[in-house]
Amino acid sequence: MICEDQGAALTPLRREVFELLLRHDRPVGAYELLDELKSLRPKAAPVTVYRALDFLLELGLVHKVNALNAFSACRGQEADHRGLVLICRSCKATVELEDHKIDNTIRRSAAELGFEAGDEPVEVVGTCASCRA
Amino acid sequence: MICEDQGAALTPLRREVFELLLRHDRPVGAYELLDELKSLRPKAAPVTVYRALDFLLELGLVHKVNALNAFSACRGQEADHRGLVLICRSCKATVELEDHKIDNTIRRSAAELGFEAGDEPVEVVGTCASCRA
DNA sequence: TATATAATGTAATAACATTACACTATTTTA
DNA sequence: TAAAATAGTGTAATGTTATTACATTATATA
Ligand SMILES: [Zn+2]
Ligand SMILES: [Zn+2]
Ligand SMILES: [Zn+2]
Ligand SMILES: [Zn+2]
Repeated sequence: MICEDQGAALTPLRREVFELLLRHDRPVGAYELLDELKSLRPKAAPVTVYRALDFLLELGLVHKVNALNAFSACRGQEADHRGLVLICRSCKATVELEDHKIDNTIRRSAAELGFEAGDEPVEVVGTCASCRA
Repeated sequence: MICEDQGAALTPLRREVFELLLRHDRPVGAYELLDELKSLRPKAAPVTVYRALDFLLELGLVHKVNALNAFSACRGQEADHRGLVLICRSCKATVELEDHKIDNTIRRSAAELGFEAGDEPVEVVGTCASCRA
């Protein structure tokens, strides 16, 4: 999903946080982001970043990568997409995968157990090509 | 996987931590576990729990649930299984799902991108049946 | 303009996890 | 068995990630 205004509330602060994320091709921790944000906004505190991230997560512009305790700008093709994110345990690189077939299979299996899968990307931890080489 | 000795190093401390986990039917945070462990072992500190957990994770007796920053005794049927874990965002209940078909599908799709999926369960966050009712 | 709502500032603290080093128990080897 | 090596645990401190509470400022609405 390309950076685009989703409505009224994409304030300068929130946009700044989002743009910082876009500059990275890997998930970034909140405190690393905070350090970067401070050069723009010396008053920034942890909660500044977390609030902006909450907003961006809500909109689906950003994903939280639980396996890394980090956040990444959504790189998917479709707005509000579902799918998988592959995470290299070694170099922390991630790739987003929008595979409706896998997604549907997972959702159906979950549904058989009375479980309704949410929209957050499903995380798959492993090793990327360059780290295996 | 039922609780069973996997070799020499399942010490009393490690067994205690594992048995505490088995008493819960949901993932438990390390500090919650620490509180419980302290009634058996007043000297226990955070690192005590984390070291025991590292050992149990290594053996595959325990899974870390990244989405909850918590740990659960493995409830799977097969030793060293792969699979999915469904996590209710509302009540934090989890269900383990050993579905080779889904697992293989995920692994193949990852492999197409040069990515080798690891053995950790794939986490699916959603809402369980009772929380939807 | 007055009021309400949304956003941000500021400070403190909570929750999760690791490092470093000392000490003890167990295993290995001489 | 004694010495040495390895594995496990104790103890203290610290690092990292995330939230709460309340004050202030900006924006929207009446
Ligand atoms: Zn995405
Ligand atoms: Zn890699
Ligand atoms: Zn399991
Ligand atoms: Zn539930």
